[in-house]
Amino acid sequence: MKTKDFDTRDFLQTGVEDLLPSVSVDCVIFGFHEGTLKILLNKFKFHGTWMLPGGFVYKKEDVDDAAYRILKSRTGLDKVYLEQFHLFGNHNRTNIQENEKILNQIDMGSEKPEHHWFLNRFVSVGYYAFVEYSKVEVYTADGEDLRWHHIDEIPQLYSDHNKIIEKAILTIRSQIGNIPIGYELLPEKFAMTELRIIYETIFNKKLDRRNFQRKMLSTGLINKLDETSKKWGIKSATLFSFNKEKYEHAKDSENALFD
Amino acid sequence: MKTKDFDTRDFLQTGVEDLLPSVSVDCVIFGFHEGTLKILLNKFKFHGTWMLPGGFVYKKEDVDDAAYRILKSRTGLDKVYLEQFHLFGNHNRTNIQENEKILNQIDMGSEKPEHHWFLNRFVSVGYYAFVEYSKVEVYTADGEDLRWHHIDEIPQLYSDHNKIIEKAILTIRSQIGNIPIGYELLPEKFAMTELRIIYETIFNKKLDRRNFQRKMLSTGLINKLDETSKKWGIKSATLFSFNKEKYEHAKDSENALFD
DNA sequence: TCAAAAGTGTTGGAAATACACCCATGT
DNA sequence: ACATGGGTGTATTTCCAACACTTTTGA
Repeated sequence: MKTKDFDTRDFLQTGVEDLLPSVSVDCVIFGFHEGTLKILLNKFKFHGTWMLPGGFVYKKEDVDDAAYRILKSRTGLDKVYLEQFHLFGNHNRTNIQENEKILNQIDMGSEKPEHHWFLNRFVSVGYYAFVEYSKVEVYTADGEDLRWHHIDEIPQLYSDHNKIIEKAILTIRSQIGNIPIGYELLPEKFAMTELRIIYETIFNKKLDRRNFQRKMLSTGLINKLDETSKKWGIKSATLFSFNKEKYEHAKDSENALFD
Repeated sequence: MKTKDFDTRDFLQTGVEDLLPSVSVDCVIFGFHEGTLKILLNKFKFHGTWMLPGGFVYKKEDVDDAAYRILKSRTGLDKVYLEQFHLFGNHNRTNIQENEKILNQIDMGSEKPEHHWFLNRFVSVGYYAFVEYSKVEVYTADGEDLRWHHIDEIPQLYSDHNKIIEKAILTIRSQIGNIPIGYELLPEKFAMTELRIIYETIFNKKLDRRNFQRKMLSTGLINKLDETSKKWGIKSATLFSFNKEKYEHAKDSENALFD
């Protein structure tokens, strides 16, 4: 399922000559589990600060492709829903001291840390991704931790990564009508409450469950199943599924899917 | 009014050591004149291809600030409405041959063209801007032309600049409710038809003038004036103005201004 | 037995849409 | 006189928000 091909030391020893200078990529990866939205964060053991899974761009690589590659290297997942949402370009957003600390804690061999490319300024291209929670294998390995964090309990992160998450949520909120967030985050079969919780989390407010259900069903993209589940809540709830064909077709049109 | 501090030779001879590598900025600058939307383009005399006004980012400069600086250097305008909308990061978007041609047509002194920074790959941060048409002084100067182009008559542009314009319009269209496009593009006093034409151009379809007016007035952000003008159309038309105070206040809220 | 979650409506008002008629003006 | 664009109003429909009652089931 998961292909872990990420290694901290490799990462920081990558020859600068292969990388596009000044440009980095950070991913806000959303998952849904047990009724809450979660964000995937990683942490270098020797550093201790959680951060967004990110990386750099090869000179002969599209930035979008770099984002897919980074996502795959951390989650093992291919073909996830991934969307660029903002460039973070403040000149003082990279905390040089913080990066220096990281470098000093790794044996970099012959390289002189004081001129390492990692100490230069980077702009960061922000991407948000929706992945199926259960397919991501979290781990505590050699140099790195990878963990889901509840969206309301994100710790203080490296650099401006808290702001990047904030901006991602604002962007998703303002474009929710064109973003297949439920389709990408939920399993094949789901209860309407699960879908509603996703929206409530993004908007940070309660939604009327009856009006919400009516609106969702009125799109015609969701099928009611002859099945119920007691997994969530007290009473057993009807399950629904997305009509994949209609969904794929609607995605290509200019019309909003939901709002 | 206008401060022309842009010079092609200076531009391409800027020391690479002062610039952030790999990152450029391109601006889609909109203006409204005589009932049509226009986009400001520039052209290097020795090159012959129109392009979006763009530039690079200094190492100690925020990307947003670079965009403001570039806009001011071309239009002389300060404090315009400027918004980042997308990063263009395909690895083959920079046409190296085209750039080589440009370099060869300038006397670059002692620098060796084959290793000039201008021949490297750049990602480009796209910004759109709304400016008051009449305040921009177009010119045909030493090495450069600066001209307004009708939005439906944009020529084949340098690199992927046609696609950048296309993406800018799609972005504006999808976020029109939160973009004060009329406020920024129209003069103090304007006819409702002028405002409507802006929306019709962005949406590329006719809107019902009566319903449009009702909707715009229902926001409470537009005042009807006791004045008419025959400038547009056959019959003299009522003039309107934006209620600046309410507008500034509404901008800060999360609610949509128009849609 | 009662609180919590789910199933199933109704209803009033707001907003969007479609459309009609008259007026002023330049050709 | 008529085509063009502007001013004003109405009818219809669609959408959205607010709200009520019942059922199931775990604690």
